[in-house]
Amino acid sequence: MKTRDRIIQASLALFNERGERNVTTNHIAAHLKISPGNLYYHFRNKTDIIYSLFLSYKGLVDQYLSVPEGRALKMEDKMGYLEAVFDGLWYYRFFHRDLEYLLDSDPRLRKDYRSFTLQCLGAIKAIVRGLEAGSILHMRSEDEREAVALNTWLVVTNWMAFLKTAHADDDENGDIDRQQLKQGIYQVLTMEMPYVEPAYQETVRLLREQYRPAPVSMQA
Amino acid sequence: MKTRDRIIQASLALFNERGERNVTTNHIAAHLKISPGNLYYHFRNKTDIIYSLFLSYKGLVDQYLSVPEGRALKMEDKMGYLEAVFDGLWYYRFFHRDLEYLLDSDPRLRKDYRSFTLQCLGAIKAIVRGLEAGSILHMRSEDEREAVALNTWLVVTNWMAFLKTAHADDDENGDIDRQQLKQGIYQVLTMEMPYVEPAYQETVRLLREQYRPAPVSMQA
DNA sequence: ATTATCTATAGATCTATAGATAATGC
DNA sequence: ATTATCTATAGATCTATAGATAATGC
Repeated sequence: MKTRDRIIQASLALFNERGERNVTTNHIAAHLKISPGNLYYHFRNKTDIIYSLFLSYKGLVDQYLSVPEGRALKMEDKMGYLEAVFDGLWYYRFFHRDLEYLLDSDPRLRKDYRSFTLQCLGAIKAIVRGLEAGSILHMRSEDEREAVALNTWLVVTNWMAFLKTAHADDDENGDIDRQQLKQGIYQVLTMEMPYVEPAYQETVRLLREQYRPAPVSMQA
Repeated sequence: MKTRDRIIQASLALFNERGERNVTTNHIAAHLKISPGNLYYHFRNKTDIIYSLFLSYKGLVDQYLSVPEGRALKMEDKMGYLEAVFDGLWYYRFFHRDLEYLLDSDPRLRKDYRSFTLQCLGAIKAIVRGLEAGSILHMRSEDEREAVALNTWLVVTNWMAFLKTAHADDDENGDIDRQQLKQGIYQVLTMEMPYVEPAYQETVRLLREQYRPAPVSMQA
């Protein structure tokens, strides 16, 4: 593999594992057993590496959020989207963790991330419309569609942060795994439940059960 | 004012304004025109200052999230809670921004924040029950109550982050104001709308209108 | 010739403390 | 006497670059 790609891949691994804030260019170079000078030959700075990771992330999401034109969506489609989105979040999990700082320190990223968000919201709305066409969901107004899409986005993008801060930390650290992350799907389906057509309520309820989170213990 | 209190107050102001990550003990001391040595006389380190700010934050929230026992809640109560909670979020807005890092670097804070979260979730559920007693909300099961409380928490605590990353940055920076933050109330009310008893739907709809967000422009 | 890599280092911080001095309260 | 404050600084990083050297591709 090319050094440039190795830098990207190692950065992602280290960022995910330790948090972007705790990983310096020195750490990345040391981890790859290359010199800091070499790293700076390939990237101007850490911000550049992060921007490059964002582009991959965006590419991944763009790819699986594409909504088929002109056909209704089935419940399988919906579940496919949810699984894919949470996989993407997991794979680039460092990103949302330090999002605000990252955007503040790179205007280019700020701009691109903003349009990425709007694009995702648009895709979510398109999916909702597709499910309406498939008689699975029913929205009473465009306002409602808009608000539900936004709340879905909020739950999806922040479920991980919630887990990390609130989940039972039996093992004394706040680490969570990919499986726990997917319990966010339960949360999303619950939020959308009131808009599910009666004929599909039972189906959704059963699907949702597969993601039911373990109860958060109250003794803290 | 005592130096110790001045340090706390200046730290809060600087953290909120520039982000905790961008504020060092040197900055705080310089801002107060005291020596770094003096700051370290009052606090062992930055983590200690942050913990102390957390305690104030928690105190504030505890105070206004207390739910009156044994009486039903009215819609005014509900709006009071929402206004108060968003005020608290605004006042300590640095906190949620870097939450994950803060919890990772201070086990004591991690532990206390976790029980704080559970306590807040409990309070939200108690409020929901109070509103059910007041015939304003209706929940079909304890599961549903639990899930709605959690989604409310997610929207409330992450609305600010969403605004900062997605809001139109006309002025080229991502700064938002207290008024914009309160548009989160619109989002919360929308999410709970399906559970509002028919007799109150119109009331809630009208209240909600007062917080309607300016449309997020799509041209990015 | 061009591309990739390393060595070495300047310059900028930041944290946290030791030790001296000033201010305050019995 | 005790509490509060300052000066000065050691020690630890981190970023980013200059300049030398090695590897690669026509």
